[in-house]
Amino acid sequence: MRGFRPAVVCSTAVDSYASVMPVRLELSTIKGLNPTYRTLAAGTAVYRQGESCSTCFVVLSGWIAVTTLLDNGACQILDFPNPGALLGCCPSSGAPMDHSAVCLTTTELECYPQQELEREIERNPRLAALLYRIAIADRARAYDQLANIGLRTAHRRIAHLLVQLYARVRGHLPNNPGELLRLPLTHSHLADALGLTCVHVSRSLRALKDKGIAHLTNHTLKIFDPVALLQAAGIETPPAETYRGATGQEMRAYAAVQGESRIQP
Amino acid sequence: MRGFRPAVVCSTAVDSYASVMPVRLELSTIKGLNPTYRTLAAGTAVYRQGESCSTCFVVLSGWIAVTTLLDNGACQILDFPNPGALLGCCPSSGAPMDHSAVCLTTTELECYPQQELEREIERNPRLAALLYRIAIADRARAYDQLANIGLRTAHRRIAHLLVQLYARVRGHLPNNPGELLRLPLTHSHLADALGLTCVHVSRSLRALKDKGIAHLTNHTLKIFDPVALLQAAGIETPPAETYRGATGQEMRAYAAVQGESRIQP
DNA sequence: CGCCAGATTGATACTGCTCAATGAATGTGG
DNA sequence: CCACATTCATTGAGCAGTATCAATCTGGCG
Repeated sequence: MRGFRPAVVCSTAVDSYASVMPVRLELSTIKGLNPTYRTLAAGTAVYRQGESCSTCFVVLSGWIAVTTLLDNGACQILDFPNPGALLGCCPSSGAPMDHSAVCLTTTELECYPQQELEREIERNPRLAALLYRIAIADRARAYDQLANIGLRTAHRRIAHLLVQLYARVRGHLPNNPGELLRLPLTHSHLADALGLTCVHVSRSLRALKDKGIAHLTNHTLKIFDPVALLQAAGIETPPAETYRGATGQEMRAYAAVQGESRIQP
Repeated sequence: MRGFRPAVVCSTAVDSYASVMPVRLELSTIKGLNPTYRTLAAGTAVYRQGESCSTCFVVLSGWIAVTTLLDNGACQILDFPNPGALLGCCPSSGAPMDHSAVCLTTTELECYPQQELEREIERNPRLAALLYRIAIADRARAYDQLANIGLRTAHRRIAHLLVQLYARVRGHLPNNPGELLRLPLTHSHLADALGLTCVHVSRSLRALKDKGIAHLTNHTLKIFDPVALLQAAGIETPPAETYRGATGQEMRAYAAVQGESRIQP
């Protein structure tokens, strides 16, 4: 366990799923926008790192990977945006994108010219506020991934990703044994998302299977033992009802290691 | 090199610095907001994971770490927000924060009640658009970190982080030998940011020093050989002027490995 | 049927972690 | 001003977890 700090105890992991759940964007209900629609085949890019992108996309269906490439060709998958996600935004419009978006399956997209969207933002504060919330949610997922890769071992990373993908598609943590989930990802995709090699992903998945916890074949995830899977992911069983709200007692932050009092604004 | 994909070449790393540069938030120029000001000592938390936060903060000066803790107490530093950054936002207001913010030095903050800010967002679309851009920039930094941790070796990670911190403070990549930068971070902070142990950080820094590339002592980074440091970070020398704009030729995305054509919307 | 991408498995090497001890720097109280 | 505590940095030895390389297997598909 890297960076282990014995004095600190904290149990927010379960609830952190709240912050990782997708926010569904319904731009089509907003007047003044005239989206076009488009269906992309598996393997095509929605947009590419290094090229600028004058269109924003709302994912309607399908699986997409958001990726970056390094100079040496190594690839990191940054996110698997769910339906409802917004793609194609960059800090300054016109700048080359710092990441790519690639369809893993056939994908339906709603397309908005970026200019039109920006114009509408100025006019419609609710739209801007919504986009803001979406960006914050994206950030939360990125943070979650960061903690996953930075702190967990390979086995836990995989379990954690599987749990999260399940939760994001289904809207809740897995709890029924034998639950199935269609997951059109290869071992290499998982590896690229988790900073591992596909060989090691294969071994880790095999361990999960051998322990009777879960099995991923044929683009289908089967969860035999949800509790064990959550444990493997490093998540205590999640009595969501029992959640007591965080008191300063139970939840302490990095600060507790180094210093004191919380600001009372 | 994990996840190496021989067929793909791409050279956007340098330019990706653009997306990682801080966006400075100047809320104080907006009428209708009445900020209070506050100075926090090193070691205090601005807010804590698990607690809700009813205030947003703009960093005016000082160093801060944004962190998450896992159940086992392991800590991941998610970001070092620069002055001008916005802290204390979460997807749904009132929900417990999924991360903490901790002062590493004495820190000056501008404080806005969240309700007031939200009210003002509804009224002022430019504000909302600005917050949106800031959230996107936060996401870009998180993505960059993700690629750093997921794809690079320890030595490269450290070099990369040093370069990035330098660039974010100074506004440009290091280019003068002997350049100094005040960096009030311990080895443990670097380790927690990079998914390493402080022991290994120490060794990697020593290697940088022994090679005459850079040296971090006494909270001061001294860069002897900027070019070598960029190389160590996996960044080719950055003729920013020479940047040719990405053509489909030079910049190819993950898609290129799997499939074809880019969408032409 | 042959091809091909993906999955699996084994053997081996290496990166980075763990544990442990020591050193340096800083601060604290008497 | 000194003795002591505390935190941070450094170094060594040994080990665990992952990567790498290579070979084989599998299933889908033209």
